[in-house]
Amino acid sequence: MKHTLLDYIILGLVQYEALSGYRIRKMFEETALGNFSSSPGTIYPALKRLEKYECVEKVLKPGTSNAHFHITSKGVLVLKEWLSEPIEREDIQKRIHVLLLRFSFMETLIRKNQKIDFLISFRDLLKIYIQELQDFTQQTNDMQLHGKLAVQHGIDSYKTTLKWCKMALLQISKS
Amino acid sequence: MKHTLLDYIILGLVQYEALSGYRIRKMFEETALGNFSSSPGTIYPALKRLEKYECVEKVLKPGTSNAHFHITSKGVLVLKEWLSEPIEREDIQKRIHVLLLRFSFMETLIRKNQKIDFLISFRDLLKIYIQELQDFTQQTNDMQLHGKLAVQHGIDSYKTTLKWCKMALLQISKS
DNA sequence: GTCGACATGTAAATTGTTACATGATTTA
DNA sequence: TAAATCATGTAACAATTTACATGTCGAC
Repeated sequence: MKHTLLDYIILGLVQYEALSGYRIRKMFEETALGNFSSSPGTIYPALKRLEKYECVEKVLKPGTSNAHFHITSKGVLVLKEWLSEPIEREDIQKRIHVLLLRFSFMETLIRKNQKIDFLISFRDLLKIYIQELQDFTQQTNDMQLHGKLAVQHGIDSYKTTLKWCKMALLQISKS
Repeated sequence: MKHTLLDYIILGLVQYEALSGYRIRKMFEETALGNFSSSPGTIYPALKRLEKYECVEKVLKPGTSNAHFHITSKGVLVLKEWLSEPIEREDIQKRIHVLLLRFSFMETLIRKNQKIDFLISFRDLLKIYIQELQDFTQQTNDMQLHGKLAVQHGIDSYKTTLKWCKMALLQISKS
């Protein structure tokens, strides 16, 4: 029973408020959520999958064919497990947006201490990765202007996330 | 004959130097390229696809089963077309990393004027989107700490890209 | 002479996208 | 009453991932 990123995002969204498939779609359409398509062919099959795995429960509104989806206790467990996964170097290099997504779903499901550990780990891995990127650019001379600029954007972005990490650490600590 | 992002990235990589499937895989493994998997099952079928569409040519090294892939004139055309696509609001919201990727492949294939147009359009759309994000956060009060922090990270990131855009515009202009 | 890196591929399963299809309700 | 929005779904297709499978070459 392995879940896709889409499954986790949907669980993250329905964790407080039961939502209809339609409202979930709208959230995918309007926000930057996971760069998934908001088409019905994406969301409804995912909801069906989650229902099959007993992670959400479909509650019909009497009379209509409308329904909204509640998270189940098993769904909470699955979500919590995902949120608790340790951060790896690969997450920094290739899936940094997923880390931010995970953080945004931690509000009440994760204890304060664990949130702080997450941010510390995030911060430290960012520092290492930024250093590596900077070392790399100094070693290599054969890059053209566009390559250099693209790498510079990477470094700038990671530095921004590092700053954010430190800020978030302060905010969470004093919460 | 529609191409996937993966196709375009491969074309972008082989545009100057002919590469073997293996080296392409290594590039995907070592860099943040497109968050695609670097497994053979991803790269080799894509190369086959590109070969079928006559966008790359497979050149065998005599004696061995090793080969490297050259871009064809049709491949250059296809790549150029992709690089020339206008930027849409959705690209900013959902696929900003693709815009950076496109920029990094523009080195020699795109004329200076067109590069500048690209960056100006990028910059202006970023400005609009950042404003929208800021308006949104001021309107909504019902966000919890984690939601607020996540949105703040989004704003910080877009602002960093905006700054980078202006810097790149200067660099390209004086090149 | 074995381990790791180089090197290329296929098959099955899953997933996500596009396009189609339908109907209720609200608003101009 | 027509259009837009709310609302849910399916089917065909294309794509990616995972796992399997094989073989060479150089270094230690």
